[in-house]
Amino acid sequence: MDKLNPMQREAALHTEGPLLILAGAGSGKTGTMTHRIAHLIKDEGVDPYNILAVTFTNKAAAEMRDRVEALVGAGVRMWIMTFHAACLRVLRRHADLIGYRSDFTVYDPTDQKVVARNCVKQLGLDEKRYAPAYVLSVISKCKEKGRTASDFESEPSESILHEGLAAVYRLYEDTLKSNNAMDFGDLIMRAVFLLEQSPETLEEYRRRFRYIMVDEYQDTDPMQYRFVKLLAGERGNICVVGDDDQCIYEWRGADITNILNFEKDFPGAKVVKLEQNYRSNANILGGANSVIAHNSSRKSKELWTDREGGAKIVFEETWDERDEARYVAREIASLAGDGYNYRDMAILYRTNAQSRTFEEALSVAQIPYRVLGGVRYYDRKEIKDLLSYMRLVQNPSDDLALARVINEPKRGVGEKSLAKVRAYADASEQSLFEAFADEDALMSLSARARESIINMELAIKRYADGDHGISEIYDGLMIDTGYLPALEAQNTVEAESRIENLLEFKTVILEYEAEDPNITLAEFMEKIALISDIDNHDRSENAVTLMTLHSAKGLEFPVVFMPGMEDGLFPSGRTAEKPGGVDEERRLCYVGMTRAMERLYLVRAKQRTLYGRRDQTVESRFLREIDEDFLEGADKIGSDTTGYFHEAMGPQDGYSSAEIFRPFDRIDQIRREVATAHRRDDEGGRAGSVSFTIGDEVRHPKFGDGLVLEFDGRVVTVMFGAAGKKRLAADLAPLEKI
DNA sequence: CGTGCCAGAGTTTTT
DNA sequence: CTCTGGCACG
Repeated sequence: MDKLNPMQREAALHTEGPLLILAGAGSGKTGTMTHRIAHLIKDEGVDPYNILAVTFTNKAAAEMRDRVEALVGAGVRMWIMTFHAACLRVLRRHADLIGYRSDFTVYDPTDQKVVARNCVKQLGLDEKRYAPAYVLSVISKCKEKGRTASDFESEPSESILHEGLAAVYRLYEDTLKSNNAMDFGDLIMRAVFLLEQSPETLEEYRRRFRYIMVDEYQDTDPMQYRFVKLLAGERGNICVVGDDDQCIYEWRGADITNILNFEKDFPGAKVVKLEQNYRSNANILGGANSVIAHNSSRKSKELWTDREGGAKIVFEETWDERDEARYVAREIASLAGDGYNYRDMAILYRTNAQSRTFEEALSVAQIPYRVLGGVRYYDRKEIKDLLSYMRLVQNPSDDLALARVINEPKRGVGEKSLAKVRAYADASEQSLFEAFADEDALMSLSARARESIINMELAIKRYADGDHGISEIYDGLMIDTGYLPALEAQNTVEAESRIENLLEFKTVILEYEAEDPNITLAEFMEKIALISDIDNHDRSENAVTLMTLHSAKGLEFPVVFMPGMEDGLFPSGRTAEKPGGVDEERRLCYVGMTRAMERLYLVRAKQRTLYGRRDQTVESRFLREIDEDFLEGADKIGSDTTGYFHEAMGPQDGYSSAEIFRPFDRIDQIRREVATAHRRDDEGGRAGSVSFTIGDEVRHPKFGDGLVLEFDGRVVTVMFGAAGKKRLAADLAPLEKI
C-alpha cells in the first residue's frame, strides 16, 4: 500500500459497496486494482474464491493475475478472466438449463459469416441486399442488446428488409443450435439469460462472487452490463474501473452511458478519480489534454504530472504516404542510434491498410518490426482446416466444421455427395457426422466417396476416445485425414508455407501442453477460440511494433508515431457522418497520444493513395486542437494548399529536400506512364492527343502554374498555386506542360 | 476437380 | 490497389 498515492490508496481500501474508479491513462490503474485485490485477501480475510475480476482481453487478465500473485502468492483460486471466458464457464457448467450440450463449439466471425451466407441462400433471399456482413452486423447488434430472433421479429420496423432479416436471424439461430455452437455474442447473451431464468444458479454465483471488479468499464455493452449487474445483486460490492475518455468501442456496442450513469445505477456509489499520470512527459500529456478537452459530456477529469519538461510533440508533414514511411523509418533509425531499443517504439495507425508502406520502408531500412492485427493467424486456411477436424473430434455435431473439411484434402466428396448426405441427415434429424455411420445415408454415393467418408469418420473417431493428448490428436489428424500428405504432394511454394504454418501451430500446442500437461482438447479449443493477436504481443523481441490505435489501448511505449493525421482518415470520414462519431475518434486520438512516454510524433502526408486513388489530404482537425505550446512544428499546421505548392516548386528546408521534392521514384514513374497509356487505349484513342502524368507541371493562361494530381484520360486534376484545385477536360483545356 | 477470372469490398474488431 | 470468395469453364 505504501507504493500507492493517496487517491489510489483510497480506492484500494474501499471494499464494501459500489465503487467507481475513474482512472486516467497511465494513472496506475492496474496497480490500484491488484492492490485492492491483495488487500481484500490479506487484510480483510476474503477468500480469493469469492472474487471475480473481469477484463476485455486475455492479456489484461493475465497481467492482473500475475501482479496479484506477485502480491499474495501463486496459485490463487480466483476468477480473473475476460467477459467471454467467464460467461463461457458459466455456460459450460449449466448448458443443459438452456438446452445446449456442454461440449458446444464457439464460432468465430468467419464461421458466422459462412452460416449467415448459407441462411440467406437457404431462404432464397437476394445475396446482395442481404450481404452476409450486413446480416451479421444486424444479428450481432441484437445480441449485444439481448434481442432474440423472436424479439426482432415482433418489433415494428420501417425497413423493407425487416421481415427477411428476421427470417435469417431465426434460421441462423436454429443452425447454431443444431450445430451445438454459439457465437461470441451468444456467450454473453445466453449466460445472462441463463442467470435470469434460473434463480438458483444466479443465487449460487451471487453467493460465490461477493466481490466483483470490472476493468475498462467504459467499453461494456448492454449485455455485459446486465451480466455484472445481475451478479452484483443487492449487495452491490462492485468496483468498476474505467475512463470515459478512452471509450473507443461505441461502434461495437459499447455504451458509454454505463460509466457515465454508474452513480445512478448503483446508489451510494463512491467515486475516486486517479488523475496523476506516471507515464507521459508534460508536453505529451498537455497535448493530449488539449485534444480531449474538445469533447463535451465528459466526467470532469484532467490528467496532470509532476514531471517537468521532456521532448515536445513533433509534428511533421510529408509529401505522400511513402515519404511518411521513410520519414518514420529514418527517425526510428536515428533514435536507435541514440540508445532507444526497437522494442521501445511503436507505429500506431488508424487502419490496417496503412501498415504496408511502413513495412516496406522498415524492410528497406533493415529495421526489425512486428505487425499486429490484419489477417488473424487462426484465420489462415490450413489452420482453420485442422482446427475444424479438431472441432469434430470434440463436437461431432458441428456440421459447419464437417462441411468445411469433408473434401479437404480432395477425396472425391464434392457438392453433390455432400448434398445427398445432408438431405439424409436433415430428414433423419441427425448431424452430418452421425449420418456417416448410417449405411443408408451413404448408399447413393459413389464407391470412392463412400470409402473416403468412412476413412475420414474412422480417423476422427480414433481420436475422440479421450485417451489422446492434443499434440497426438493433431499429428494423427494431419496424417490420417491425408491433409499433410496432400500438401506435401503439391510441392509448391504455397504448400510449403502452409506446411510451415501447420508446424508452427504444433509448437503452439506444445507450449500449451508444457504449461498444463493435463490440458484436454476441449480446454485447448476454448483457449484458442477466445484468443486474439494482441494477446500474443511479445515485448521480448526487439522489434518496432506496428498496430492500429484500437489495438494499442492499454499499452505504452517510450516512442510513439501516429501517422496519417489527416481528416477523412483520422478522424475517419465514415465516423464523421454519425452523431458523436468525431468525439469517439477524438478519444481514439487521445488514447494514441497517451500511449507515448517520452516522445510522440504526429505525421501527415499531403497526398495519399488509398484504395488505388491518390488524393490531396487535409490535415486532421485534431492537429489544430493541440495547444501550440506542446508542439514542435506547429507552424506547419494550417498552411495547407499554398504551402504545399511552394514546397513542390523548390527545396526549402534541410530535411525535406532530398525525399519530399522527388515525389515519385523512377519505377513509380514508369508504372504511371504505362497506366496512363492503357487508359488512353480504353478510351479508344479519343483523348489520345493529350496526355498527362501525375506530377507534371503545367501552365494555364488564367490559373497560372500548377501540378497535375490526377489524370484519367479525359479529366485532368490540377493543383494551381493561386487558384487551387481544378478539374479540367484534358482535350479542351489550354494547358501547356512546362 | 483445379484454375483462373471477376465482382465487390476495404475503419476500427478487446472476444 | 489488393484481397477474398464465388463461380464458370475445361
